[in-house]
Amino acid sequence: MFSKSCEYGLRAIIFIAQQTSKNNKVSLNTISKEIDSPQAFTAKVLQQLTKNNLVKSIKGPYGGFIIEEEKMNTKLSEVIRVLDGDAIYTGCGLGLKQCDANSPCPLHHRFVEIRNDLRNMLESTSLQILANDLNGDLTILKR
Amino acid sequence: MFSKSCEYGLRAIIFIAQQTSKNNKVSLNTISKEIDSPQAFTAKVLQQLTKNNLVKSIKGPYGGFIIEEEKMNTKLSEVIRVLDGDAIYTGCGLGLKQCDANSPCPLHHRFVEIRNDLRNMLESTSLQILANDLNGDLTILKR
DNA sequence: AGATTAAAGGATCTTTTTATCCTTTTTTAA
DNA sequence: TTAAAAAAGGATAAAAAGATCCTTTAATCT
Repeated sequence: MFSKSCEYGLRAIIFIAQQTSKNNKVSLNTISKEIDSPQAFTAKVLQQLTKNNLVKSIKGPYGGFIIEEEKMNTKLSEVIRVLDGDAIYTGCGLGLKQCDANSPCPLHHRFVEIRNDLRNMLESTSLQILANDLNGDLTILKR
Repeated sequence: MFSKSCEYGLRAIIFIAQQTSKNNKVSLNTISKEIDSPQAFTAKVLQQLTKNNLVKSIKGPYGGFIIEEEKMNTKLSEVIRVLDGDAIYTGCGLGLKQCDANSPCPLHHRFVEIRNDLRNMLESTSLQILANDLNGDLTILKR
């Protein structure tokens, strides 16, 4: 479904969101341990999230990553768009370059329906919400 | 969503199904032209489908591929399972090795719902149905 | 100022996926 | 019974994704 980059990125940003909600700043080292991901690779992913302004990075001792207040409202759809592009929202299930209601692939109509559900779900799920679930021990990020 | 192998495989098998429904046998050459896919690569994919008995191959002059009567009822879910495995039905959206209702990742509950819809759709869509749509010019396999 | 800490960035390596090429096997028809 | 056609199979190549290593930059504390 999602690339490894995207999986790590989602886990990382959700973890940072949770920690931010508890007023903690977290280092790459901590992140990769807590979400069980390869550290150097996760660093690259975090760089992308930083460049795209979804997380804020702080260099030097006592540095790390946080999410700024207003960015806690970021939707998963946005994180995924940054890391995997929007093929998942727009691409044809059978890989046709052009495929739409006018000239649909055999799966098109069945597909758009499910994809819309997916998109709606991702567009209505914010980091804030997921951080709360995590804080309430309703979910886990590891294993 | 699906691998290239799977995309080509789905397009190919749907095309073969359509041709079979019109009593035509089709060669690899024709298939790769009609679905616009790399021929040698498509050959490998067709070999997998043949080994798994979803299509029947016939060697020699006037050879090619057909789908046997009873296999026209094959569901897309089965084709995908053969080519991509069942990660798409069972894997965790965030890539956790273990993720279920007991210890769910932050996306788990939202995800299973959509994935069930996807699975239901794929399990209820047969080659026969798609071949009919194609015959009625309701859909296309190229472009 | 100097030492230390942590992220950023560049280069490189590994694995997997995608793709091609060439030989072998099977079948058909002249 | 030989030539041709078409799928099967093996080997290899190219591209993309995943992962690691090392150097540079920025910030902090003593």
